[in-house]
Amino acid sequence: MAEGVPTGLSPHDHAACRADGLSRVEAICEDRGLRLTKARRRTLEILLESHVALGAYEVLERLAAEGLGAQPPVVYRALNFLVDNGFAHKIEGRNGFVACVSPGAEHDPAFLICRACGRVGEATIATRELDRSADLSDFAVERTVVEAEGVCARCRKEP
Amino acid sequence: MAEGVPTGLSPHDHAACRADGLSRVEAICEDRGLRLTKARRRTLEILLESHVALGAYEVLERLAAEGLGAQPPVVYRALNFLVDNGFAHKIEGRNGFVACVSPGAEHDPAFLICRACGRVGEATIATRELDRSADLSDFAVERTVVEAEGVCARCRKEP
DNA sequence: CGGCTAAATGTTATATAATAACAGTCGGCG
DNA sequence: CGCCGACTGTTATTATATAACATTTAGCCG
Repeated sequence: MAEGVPTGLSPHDHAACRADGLSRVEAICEDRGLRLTKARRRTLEILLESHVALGAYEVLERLAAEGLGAQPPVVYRALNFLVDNGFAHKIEGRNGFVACVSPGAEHDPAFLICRACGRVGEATIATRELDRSADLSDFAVERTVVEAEGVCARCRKEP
Repeated sequence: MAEGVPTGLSPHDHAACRADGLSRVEAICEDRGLRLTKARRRTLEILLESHVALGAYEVLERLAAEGLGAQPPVVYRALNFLVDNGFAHKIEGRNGFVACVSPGAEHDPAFLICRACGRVGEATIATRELDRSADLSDFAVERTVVEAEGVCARCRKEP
């Protein structure tokens, strides 16, 4: 992925996108000795089905319908596992979650969030101005949240 | 404020900072015909007391103690008024609120959030890389959320 | 294999954050 | 004064997230 180019909003072969996302995560888990259990895998698959940010309770409904646990902690554990290991991201501005488009790679993600269709594009960008602000006040950054909310190209064309 | 230089984390005359914040907002409300009612003014004052991001319910407790309404809608209305008019900001990563350090001026704020002391520095920065990503996919940005969580200089010196 | 241990899951309950809906009140203006 | 729109009061509910503890499972080691 070229730096700065967002993935997820543009037309693409989504079946391949999903399959690829899953197999990458499987490989990484194998590598690192992480256990991609049934609930975790299924949660990831649900997120991979679209680039729309899903709320934890939306995911939970899906899991519950399949008999994979009906209580909030089930889905929050799975989501936290995915987020902690870089397989998914939390969209703070929406209290939602999306699968990562380049799982495993350390990156500071930035998101383009369409308020019309809910889809989220993910880009890996440098945050030079933010880094500079942090340097200026001797602040040690551990995590960044960079999100832009607006309207995607498709929704502007077909309102 | 020089662009990119964060305000709020560095030592400063906070009494002046508070007074200034309040009088600027008063002036802007006068200008624009906005009503800075008792609950709104008091909410702003509470936020101005520190650069710590406060939860809505923390503000509510303070308001309730002073007899200014004990129910959530009271504080959410006041906070929404302040945020909508650029007098305060929501810190998405914390579900908290801070007073704006340059109220009234249109700006894309960026925040440095100390996870140790909770204080929040605010800077006005350009988001060139993010803008470029948006341009690349013909995405119309309406609002940006830029936050960095970490540890401020003071907390790193005095752990 | 058998049993120990750590990790993961199941479950109940509760904390925290935010809004819907509607009735009542206040303030400016004709 | 009396109307109207903005603001406030209040009840109830929805949405998001976690605490705490019991139980089960998977992997390891003897």
